[in-house]
Amino acid sequence: MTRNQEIDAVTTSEERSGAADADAVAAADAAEVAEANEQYRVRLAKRERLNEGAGAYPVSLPITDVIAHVRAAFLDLPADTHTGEFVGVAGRVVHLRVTGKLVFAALQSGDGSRIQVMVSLSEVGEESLARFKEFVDLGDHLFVHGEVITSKRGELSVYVDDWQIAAKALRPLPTLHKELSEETRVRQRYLDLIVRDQARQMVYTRAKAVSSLRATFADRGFVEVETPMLQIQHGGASARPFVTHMNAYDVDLYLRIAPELYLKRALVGGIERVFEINRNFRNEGADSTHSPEFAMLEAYEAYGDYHTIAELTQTLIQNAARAVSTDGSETVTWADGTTHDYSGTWPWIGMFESLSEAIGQQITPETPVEELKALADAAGIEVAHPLHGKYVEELWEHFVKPGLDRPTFVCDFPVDTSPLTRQHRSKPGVVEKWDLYIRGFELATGYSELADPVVQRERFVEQARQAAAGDDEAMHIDEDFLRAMEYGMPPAGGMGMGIDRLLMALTGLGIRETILFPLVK
RNA sequence: GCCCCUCUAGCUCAAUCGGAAGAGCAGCUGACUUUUAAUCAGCGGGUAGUCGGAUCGAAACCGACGGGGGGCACCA
Repeated sequence: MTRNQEIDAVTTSEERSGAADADAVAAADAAEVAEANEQYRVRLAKRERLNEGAGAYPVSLPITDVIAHVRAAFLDLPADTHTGEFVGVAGRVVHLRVTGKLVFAALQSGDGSRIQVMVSLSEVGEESLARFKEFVDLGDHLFVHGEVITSKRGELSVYVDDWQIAAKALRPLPTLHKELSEETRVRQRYLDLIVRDQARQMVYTRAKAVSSLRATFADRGFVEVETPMLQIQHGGASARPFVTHMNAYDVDLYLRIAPELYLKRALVGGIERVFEINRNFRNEGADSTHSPEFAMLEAYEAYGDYHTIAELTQTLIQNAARAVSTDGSETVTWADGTTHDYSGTWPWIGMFESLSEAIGQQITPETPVEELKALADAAGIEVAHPLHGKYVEELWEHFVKPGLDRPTFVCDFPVDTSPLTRQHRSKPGVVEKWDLYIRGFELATGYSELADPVVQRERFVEQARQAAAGDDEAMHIDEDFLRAMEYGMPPAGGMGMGIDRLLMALTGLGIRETILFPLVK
């Protein structure tokens, strides 16, 4: 089937409302139930019986409070206290103990806070207690009403006088006392979120970091925009794109690999402090630091350069660190317990200078390619595209990068690998570009943006030549973008930062842990 | 794209040499009014990822395919 036919099949299936389909679905359902395990069938039967009465999925419940608030309101009560305060709370049953005439359960709410509930024969009566034992399972959402007390062991509890199933769970919860396997954690993240505090924490940590970024931008008068994800022509980075097809126009479209060329069009139009936080897609390998779809921040500042944009980047990250750190400092605590101090002014090192120092031999943009090749060969480095600049970058990654630990701006890159960047104002053969390395990986990159449309066109032409020579990551000539540039783009500093990688730097976790629902086959 | 490892109950995992598929949790039945991974007695639960092969005999050995993990290549 071609892609078009597949899409057509999907769109027309909704129109086919034939009885044959309904029968097929019913048969599939029946087969599923028959094959389901005992626990599923038992719960399904409970759902049926609940629906004969109050219902297994009531539309609303008389909640008076949330668990976290109840806990906060009744701190440090002595054991066996009766407060005289009554609450109605709901949560997921994560713990269940039945001891004859008294039942203990623990309810957990979405933020992970828990409270114990006690259902006693003497309080609710024989019929209600029997129903509770019959219908309530681990994993169900449960509403309870009752007095806030502490148990004989001092556990804060709701002494139930009324209860109701808030939502019946048909599948059993995974064991709470064992780690979920890596695959289940990612594939069924909702279970991971229920069971593992760290997974739940990541959601909030990420949200805090991202809102901190937005707040920092707002402080400095930057405006957030959204530029196209579907593009006729992709550009702004060297990467292989995903391709899709638009039926109405009958054209292939690319999922964007970077927003850069659109944000620069915005600059031309006078949006002088502009940023975007959104997804990029790159059709390349996936590993612990690369995801095929990843959240990207790009920002452009008119009348700035790579120094001002570096200062902005440092502030963005330090503010984000403060937003997520436990004590509001710029020192963050990683999942492995180590602490990482991101405060202060981060050092700059030159790419050529640091490489020269590392190998004890002067390397400059004038160093002959043969000499670089000899060095690369000696170090066992293979360079796919034998450009001068690629050799320099590969050598640098081999000899200098492993030693970087503290946040460091690595600056002044070779011209031929940075086609959208401005020549250095005084050093020949290099561009005004930096990469920010933290803990050995590249977190952000910044530039003094190229504003000369004639030079920009020359760079595109060179890229097109490489594309013709078989480099499928090289850029194509974007005439529409060049036309915009020809109207005059103000001098600007620009930067890009991976949001997922920012979270990695703040938490010490792998990229798949920072992404709520990473791609799984 | 290439190489290595892996897939067993709802979840997490065992099983000496190829010789009758197990445990903990949870589930079912029963007991228990203060449990915190409760306890006690009893009981179910498996197309061993899928398909094929060698063998008297396979969860285990071989092959293909699929899922997952790791490494290499690639990675503005």
